[in-house]
Amino acid sequence: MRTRRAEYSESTRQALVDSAVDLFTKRGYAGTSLDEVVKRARVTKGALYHHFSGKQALFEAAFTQVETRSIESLTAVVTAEGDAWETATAGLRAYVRKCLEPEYQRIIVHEAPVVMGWERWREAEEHFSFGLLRTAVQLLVDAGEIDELPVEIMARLLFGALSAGASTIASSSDPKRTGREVERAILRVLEGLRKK
Amino acid sequence: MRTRRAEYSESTRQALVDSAVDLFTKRGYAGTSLDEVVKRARVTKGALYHHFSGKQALFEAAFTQVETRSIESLTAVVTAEGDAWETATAGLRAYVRKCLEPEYQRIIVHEAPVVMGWERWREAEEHFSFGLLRTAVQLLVDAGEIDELPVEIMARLLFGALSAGASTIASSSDPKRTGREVERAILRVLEGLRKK
DNA sequence: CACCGGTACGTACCGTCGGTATGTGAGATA
DNA sequence: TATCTCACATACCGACGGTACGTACCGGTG
Repeated sequence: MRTRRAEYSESTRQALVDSAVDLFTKRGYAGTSLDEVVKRARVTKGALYHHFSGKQALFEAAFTQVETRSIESLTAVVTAEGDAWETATAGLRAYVRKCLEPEYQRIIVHEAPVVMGWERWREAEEHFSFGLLRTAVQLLVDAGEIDELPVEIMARLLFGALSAGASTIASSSDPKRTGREVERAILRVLEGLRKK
Repeated sequence: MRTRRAEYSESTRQALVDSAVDLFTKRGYAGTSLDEVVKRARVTKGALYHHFSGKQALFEAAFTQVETRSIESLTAVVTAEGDAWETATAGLRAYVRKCLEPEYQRIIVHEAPVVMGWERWREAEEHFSFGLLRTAVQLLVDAGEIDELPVEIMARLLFGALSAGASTIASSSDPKRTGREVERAILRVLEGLRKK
């Protein structure tokens, strides 16, 4: 049953997460104080500690929100019908674009592995971007487009390359041009894996 | 002239850096307190703040020490005479092994980009591992081994892939096996870029 | 050798921040 | 309407990064 109190509560929680995403993106995890988070959300630390067990948990909530919203747009691209190769490359391009959004870049790519610990980050990513990427690679193998190889490993390498590529674009003086170059380079790598 | 005071001072500084490398490796940047660092070095915070402007500066000193010591062994491999292809692949293997050392993995690969900021990290890496990798890629292009392509970009992608590969190995339940798989996968990627 | 200046620290302290304990009032329940 | 409960607010604590200041000792000078 949907009571009024539950709505208020959910709204408060959402405000906290939104505030957290915003500040973590701008100033990073260590540079963000909880006092500031609650101030922006127009609540107090009491509210924060009622909804979350601490700063780490708040970060994970922010992480989940950014990932959940990201995965929606990406899934649409990757699950589209049609040629496997076309689908996969479209997915790559979509992911690179996603990595360029400040929230994704800062929270998911840069901060999360350190804040959550690489192990925990890896585990969480199974259900999000990385899981999607691995699925895409698996599809290519199944479709016979690329050589037989350990999908898990290759997906890891690609994931790392994509993240590095996105960071390069983001800090470039000419993002447009760098973006095209990164895209071409990644496609070139994939072409290299393609069966003749 | 090498005075006694200068030697004592240098020794103190070195003890601080060693202590910092050790603790940053075990507990990460945020998880390491300066009180603990100075305790291990058997000095006080006064000494620390005499030698370094703050925690960040201490981290950069630790970063530089780990990188400087790493670069020596790697340079030997990459500057060896002989076939460019052989040299490059040997360099890749050497780098992956280096990434498996806890100090390198934690401080250089995982923490540094967040603690120093990606921009500053990128700048520092120019003189260390990344600079070496780019040189290796450039050599392959010059030797006509791989296709013409933006060396900078390709080096970035490879760097990301290698880091991800190393992290995967490090957290694997069977590092030996995963290590071989990662090596093979990376060589496969490089083979794909090779001219026919 | 006496003196002095500066370097290389040690000590005491401050502000900030993550986290906790407890109070409280609005809304659900009977 | 009385009570209970939950969703916060308030007040406070300890840890930690950083600063201000005191001091001992080394090295040069007359």
